[in-house]
Amino acid sequence: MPPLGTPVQKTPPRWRRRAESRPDEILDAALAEFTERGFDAARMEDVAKRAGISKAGIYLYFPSKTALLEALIEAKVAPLARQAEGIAAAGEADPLGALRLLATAAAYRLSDPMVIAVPRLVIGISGHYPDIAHYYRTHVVDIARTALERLIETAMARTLIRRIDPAAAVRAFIGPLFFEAMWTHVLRGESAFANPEKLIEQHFDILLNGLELRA
Amino acid sequence: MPPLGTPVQKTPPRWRRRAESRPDEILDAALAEFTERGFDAARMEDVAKRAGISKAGIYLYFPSKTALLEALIEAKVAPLARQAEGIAAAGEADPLGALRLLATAAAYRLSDPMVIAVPRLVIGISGHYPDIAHYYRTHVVDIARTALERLIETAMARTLIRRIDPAAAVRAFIGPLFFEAMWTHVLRGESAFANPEKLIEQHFDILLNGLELRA
DNA sequence: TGCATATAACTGACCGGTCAGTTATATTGG
DNA sequence: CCAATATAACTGACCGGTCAGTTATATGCA
Repeated sequence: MPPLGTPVQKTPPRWRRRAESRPDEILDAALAEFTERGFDAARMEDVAKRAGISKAGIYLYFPSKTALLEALIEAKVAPLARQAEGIAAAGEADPLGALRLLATAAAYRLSDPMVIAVPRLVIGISGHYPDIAHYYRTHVVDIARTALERLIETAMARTLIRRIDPAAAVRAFIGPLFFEAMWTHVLRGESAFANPEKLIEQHFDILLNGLELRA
Repeated sequence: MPPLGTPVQKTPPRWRRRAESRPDEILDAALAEFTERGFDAARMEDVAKRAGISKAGIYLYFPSKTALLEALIEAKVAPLARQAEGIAAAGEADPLGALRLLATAAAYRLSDPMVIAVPRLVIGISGHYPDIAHYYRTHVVDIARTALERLIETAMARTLIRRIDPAAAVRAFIGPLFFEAMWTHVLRGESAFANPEKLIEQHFDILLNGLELRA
């Protein structure tokens, strides 16, 4: 014990209680690790280290590795689907404008490796974690797809676009962007996302006018 | 020991030498296991069991688990890319017809779970096996994409379609089909592949004419 | 034709290493 | 003081890959 008057050696605490901020930090770390190594290959130990916590600490907040992935979907991409829903709902007055806004937002999201990482993970593990695939479908894809479909139907009803199968229109709308995202992030091809405005312009040019020569 | 005259019980051999057929059988088993469980989660033991051989036996034909995946790409999807190349080359006389033929062939391929399984695997592991992703890109995607692009450029040169960025046209051509394949096989949505002819018809209607109202 | 020999094909048992999840213990801070 | 928060150490199970030894078949030879 130091004598009175001796300045107390202020060793900072080895750790702090930060129950509020931990979950988010863990999620960020998990996303980074899962992205770099893939879900199965990622190690909880590394997620923990990256989050500045011990492995057991993770289990204070998440019951399992798969729960971490579900939370990741909820935190990182489900909000985007709901945002798309919002854009669609607000765009009933100008469906074509809303569609273009939606595509632009999507292009920016899809160009972000941290966002595209999640669907990539889901694709990878859908075979042996069907629950995760189902969760992703109901919490993300179905929501976005429905909003988009409604918007397209509104545009048709107003005779802003031709009458065609809405599902086919959805494919034509989102498919090319999705494909480009996979090309960019999985195969590391030269990305058209480098210039999102141009990408969207080209996309809508084909989507609305088609490839055929006009008279 | 059986008395003389007793027919010798011909116990069938515990295994047979079948060096020619083994590799294919192993590949089929690997594809099935990888598809069901995912690449990382699949066990070589199970692949072996499914192929009717011992685990060590696999290593007589393939040096590693990843080599198995590469061989799978070469055997199951690279031929399809080369077939696409063939269709494209033979279709210089009628580019639009060739394009439609290509799309139809693609639709049938993509509807087959055993074919789509391979790109799905590649997407899943591209993060931590970049070599595999690169192999897939150079042996499959680049080949198909180049063939497709050339065909589109030919069509443009003959003024069969408008002049637009060929890369954008490729996205519009393949994206919707790719997206539908993922929707079908990963998320188990109701599949438009159930009726390939209708799918292609809708696809080309939008691709060639666009969504806009014609005058 | 049939026995001896060679070797390609195959297997069972094992090893080194990994990792998700648990437990016993320590620290923090109200 | 004690409940919430955190950790270090541990466990049990799993799995890719290896290897010494076994079995099926081809070949040589009388």
